Amino acid sequence: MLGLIDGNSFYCSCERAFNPDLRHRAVVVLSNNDGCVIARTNEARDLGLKMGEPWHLVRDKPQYRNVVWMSSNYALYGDMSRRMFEVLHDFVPAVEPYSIDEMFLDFDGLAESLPALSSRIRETVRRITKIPTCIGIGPTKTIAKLANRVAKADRNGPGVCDFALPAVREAAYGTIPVADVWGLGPAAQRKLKDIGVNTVADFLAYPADDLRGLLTVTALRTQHELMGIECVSFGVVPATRKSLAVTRSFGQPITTWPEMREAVASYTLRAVEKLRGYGLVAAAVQVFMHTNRFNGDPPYANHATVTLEPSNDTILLIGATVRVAHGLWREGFRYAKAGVIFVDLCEAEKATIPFFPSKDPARSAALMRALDAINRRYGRDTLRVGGTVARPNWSMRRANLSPAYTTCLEDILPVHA
DNA sequence: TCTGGGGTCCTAGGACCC
DNA sequence: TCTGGGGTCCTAGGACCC
Repeated sequence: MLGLIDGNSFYCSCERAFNPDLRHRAVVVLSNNDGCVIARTNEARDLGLKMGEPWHLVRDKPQYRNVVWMSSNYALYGDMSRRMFEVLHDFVPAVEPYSIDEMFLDFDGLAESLPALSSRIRETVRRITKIPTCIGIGPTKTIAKLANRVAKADRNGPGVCDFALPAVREAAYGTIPVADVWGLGPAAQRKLKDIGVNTVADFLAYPADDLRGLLTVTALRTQHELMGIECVSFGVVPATRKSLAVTRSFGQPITTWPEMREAVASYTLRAVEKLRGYGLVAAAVQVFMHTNRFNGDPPYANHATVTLEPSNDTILLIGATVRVAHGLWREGFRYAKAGVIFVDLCEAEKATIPFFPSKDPARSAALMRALDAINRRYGRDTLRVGGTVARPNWSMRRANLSPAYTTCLEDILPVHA
């Protein structure tokens, strides 16, 4: 049996954990550049605020006058996620992180009743991390996700929904909209609605052969999962990741090539840091840039991919991405966003070294190790690479950023006793 | 003034081959 | 008039997730 735990309004709850003034208030957390609403408390939801809503278009509405908005603070949320993970490890044999605020729990071999155990887990997570959660229980991931959703919808309920027994969940399926199912997105929902499939029960009653024609094999797997047949297994060690990206909108539009070069070089610097952090090398890189698609600026969007000798050398890769970016650059546009995406990743030890590498691999590795060690010890950006900039004027807006309460010594809360 | 970022998987269609 | 058949591999784009 599996569980799925997830943090309620996770980013908002992280902010509340360190700022009691936010309790019982409508709070939203905004995306990078203070752009869209990406998390909202129930109070904010009740005012009508929607996920993904551009904040600047709605913030001045009178009903939102008292909404507290925060810039996203991923250093904080990532650390809170890690704490939650550690608490869970004390209760169950295995935890599989799914996203920053969701973790699958392996309940196999536990003697205690699962709803009772789940309640204890919730209380402990709440006490130690201050994060409120809900837990769904089911034989497959899709059922556990659905149960979690049911638990969350019942705001004054126990915070736990147990779909372990077929009879229990099948009784509920008739009243749950198919839109609540993990893996059936807007496109699938439209098609299903057209043929009269509205509830989970309808979806299960729909013949598998027809479903395969209407949607794809993933929908077929989802149907099996909802019947209790496991198709998405727990704890399968994922092969090395397939891609790795750093992409950002600019705080203000970029109009000159030197600035764009700076931005692409800086994004590449971050991306290669991640790459080395995972012990990977990249054999291809994609670069893109585009103008603002919403504000009526003359549109331009382009991207290009090049293959490389497998590498995680910052200097070499910056050279490559800047060359690609230069090929994409067109004078006269107001660029809103650019990004660097590494694809064709493989583990550094297993990488094929070209017969004539453009850099001595041993020297490159030693230099990168030194770079990483210095930045780990003395802080990010202590040592940079030529052409990159730490605090440029195109960097993103984060006007309401909370302190790094848990990851930066200067930001730790003082306690007066 | 102002509209996120980072992933995975699947499929259709083109290139290529015999 | 009249232009095969069947396979593999790769890639771009769509759909989905949080």
